[in-house]
Amino acid sequence: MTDYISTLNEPQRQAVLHGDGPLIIIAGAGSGKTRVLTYRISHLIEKGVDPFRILSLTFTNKAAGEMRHRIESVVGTEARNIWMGTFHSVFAKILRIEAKALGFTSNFSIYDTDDSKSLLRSIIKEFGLDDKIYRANVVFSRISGAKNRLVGPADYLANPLIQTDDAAARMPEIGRIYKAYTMRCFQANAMDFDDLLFNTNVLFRDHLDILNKYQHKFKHVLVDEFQDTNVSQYLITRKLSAVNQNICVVGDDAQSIYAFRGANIENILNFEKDFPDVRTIKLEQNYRSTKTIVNAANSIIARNRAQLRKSVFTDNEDGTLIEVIKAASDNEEGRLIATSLFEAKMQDGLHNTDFAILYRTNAQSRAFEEALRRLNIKYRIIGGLSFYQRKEIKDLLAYLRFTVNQSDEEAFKRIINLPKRGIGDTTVAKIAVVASENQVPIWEVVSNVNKYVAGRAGIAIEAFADLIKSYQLLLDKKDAYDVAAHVAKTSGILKELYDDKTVEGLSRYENVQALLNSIKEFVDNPDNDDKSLSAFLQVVSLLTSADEKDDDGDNDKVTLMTIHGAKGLEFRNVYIVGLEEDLFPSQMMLESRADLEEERRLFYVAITRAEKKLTVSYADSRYHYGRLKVCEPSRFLMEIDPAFLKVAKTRKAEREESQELKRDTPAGGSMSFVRSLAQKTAKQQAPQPTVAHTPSSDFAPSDTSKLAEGMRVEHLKFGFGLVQKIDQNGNDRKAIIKFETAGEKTLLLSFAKLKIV
DNA sequence: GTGATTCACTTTTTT
DNA sequence: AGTGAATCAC
Repeated sequence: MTDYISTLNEPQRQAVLHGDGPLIIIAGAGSGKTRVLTYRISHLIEKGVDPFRILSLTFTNKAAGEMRHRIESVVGTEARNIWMGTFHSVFAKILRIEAKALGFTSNFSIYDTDDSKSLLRSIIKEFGLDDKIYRANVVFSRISGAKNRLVGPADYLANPLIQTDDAAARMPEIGRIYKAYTMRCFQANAMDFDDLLFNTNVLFRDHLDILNKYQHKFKHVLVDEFQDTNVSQYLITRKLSAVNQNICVVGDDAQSIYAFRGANIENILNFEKDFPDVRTIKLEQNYRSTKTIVNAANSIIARNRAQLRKSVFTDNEDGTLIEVIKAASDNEEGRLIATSLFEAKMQDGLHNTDFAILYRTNAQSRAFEEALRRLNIKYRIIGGLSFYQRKEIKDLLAYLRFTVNQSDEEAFKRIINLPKRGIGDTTVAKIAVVASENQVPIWEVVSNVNKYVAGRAGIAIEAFADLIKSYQLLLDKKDAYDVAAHVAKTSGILKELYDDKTVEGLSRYENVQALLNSIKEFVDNPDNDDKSLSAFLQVVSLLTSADEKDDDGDNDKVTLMTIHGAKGLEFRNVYIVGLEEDLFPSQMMLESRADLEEERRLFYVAITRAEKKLTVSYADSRYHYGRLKVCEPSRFLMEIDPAFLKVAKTRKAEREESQELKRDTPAGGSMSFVRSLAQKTAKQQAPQPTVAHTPSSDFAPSDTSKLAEGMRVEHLKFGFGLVQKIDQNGNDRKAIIKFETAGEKTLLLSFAKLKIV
């Protein structure tokens, strides 16, 4: 029964067997954290704790599902009864039950980020503020940040520090906007993502009876990825476990990568203050990766000033060196990685699932997709534009949301004239004015148009109102799928897509069908006791692209995703690509030192995903906003101890090197490729006569129709090229040029950006 | 009120 | 490059 415990090492065993009382587990990368957590929960259940009384909070829906699955394989179907999910999904559920206490109804809408920003834009416009200064993005992140620190609108306005801060940023009205935003969300019976946590805090603060109920309900509270929780989340868990004191948090400060979203490593310190008799267990042995990978990762994180709380080590084999690949362009980077992947697959007999390609931003995936497709290697992209963010999906969901909740202003704005039914901005504005003059909700005006407005506009509105009313009648009789299918058919959006015979139109049509299928699945799933449309909407609002499963049946695929998305995962071979300054570390992060440390932790996370082999790559140039840009290798490359690196050269570089080796003594071997590259190239190029006719600037446009001597050119796509040369001072210089083919001659036309390497 | 065209902005990561 | 907002012609 409990034989699984014998497979654990000592600290792991102690963490699993720890009885009552607060526990903090500092778990290094690859130290078997998930195993400990699942075994601990299994153990609790075996000892007789009712699964209904265990609350386990994870960072993603996927992680929750996986953990539930693993616990189920130990203790059986009882595992289904555990309260397990993300903070957002669990507390959305509780808020749904307790909505009345806060003045909401249980069918409240959940605004996604687009809804929030759209509402903010409206408010900014209504306030007559300049939307160039008050950018919805910025305002949103300020408000979000405030909410995550539990600063409500009143506190926000009353806080002199915040006010001077906003004034300094020339946005003194943010507090007023925040207040209006909160009001409008309330009137719309809607909560945004941050509200789900903020309002839970309010609920527990103002309704002690409710708090008490849940405090006693949950005998054990467990939190995974504790380093990524924000203050708002921490306070919820602290309150919930205040009575039983059975709180177990698992985290790794070295893997904290969500500070930008309000995550607070301080939570770990606060935890020790708030629970003085806490027991701390450190898991430091890595079972995942080779020594090379573990040590390289350690050498990176050691550069951060933030105090290390542990030392991760491994007894695994040394493993192969980290390969460095240099490419001329992002497209070549794609090809080189795809080729390398293909060769590794053949040589070592691996599957596609053994590989992951990790990048800093979603936009980087393109080159790898193309290259993998060309080699017929199946891949799956995690992240990026989520299925649920597609227009056609949001449109149908908006219909469903509005059917369930007629106060939902954002859903209303989306569907009132979709498909076109002759209700333009003017009419909508008129309705809004009438509603506010009469102090009634918009739906009151829309559903009784005749009472409020006369004239032609009324007819179209009335048709719309009748449509929605007919949907509402279905809500109590039909399940989510039947309502949704009916809405899709009769609202006209399915028909509009069906009539669109373009490729995109077809795929949109299929997407809507896919959404309907997923609603069907939701309804057919015996685990869901509430099959109402309202229940479905609550779940679907909190799904992300990471939760999508691919349905083509073939599971042997290479994984492409951002490093953030890779948290908690592991792969045999990992490629970390796009290691260029300004990209990774991200330019935005270079401004403050603390944030650079977060980027470094991100790199640490990326490295520690690899089990056997790690490859890193960078390109000399890449497309950026549709423009070609010269890139420099990332400082992170130079931060890896060169002893761990092996440099893979382009064929050209290999040829050059072999010639050089005939003359040169092999001084540093493969040491520090990046640093020595410039000098090496300089050595080769120096003997050649330097071009004299461009004295002031190395790449000044000249009237010559040929490339100057001493310039190496890499042809890129679309008539662009990367030119490299060594200037008089021995510096390696690069520039993007544009070629135009005139007859047989290639003309040097213009120069883009110029940078010294 | 609708559709076409131009303009401006984006790009860090995600619940 | 690609999107969404703003502006203009009908």
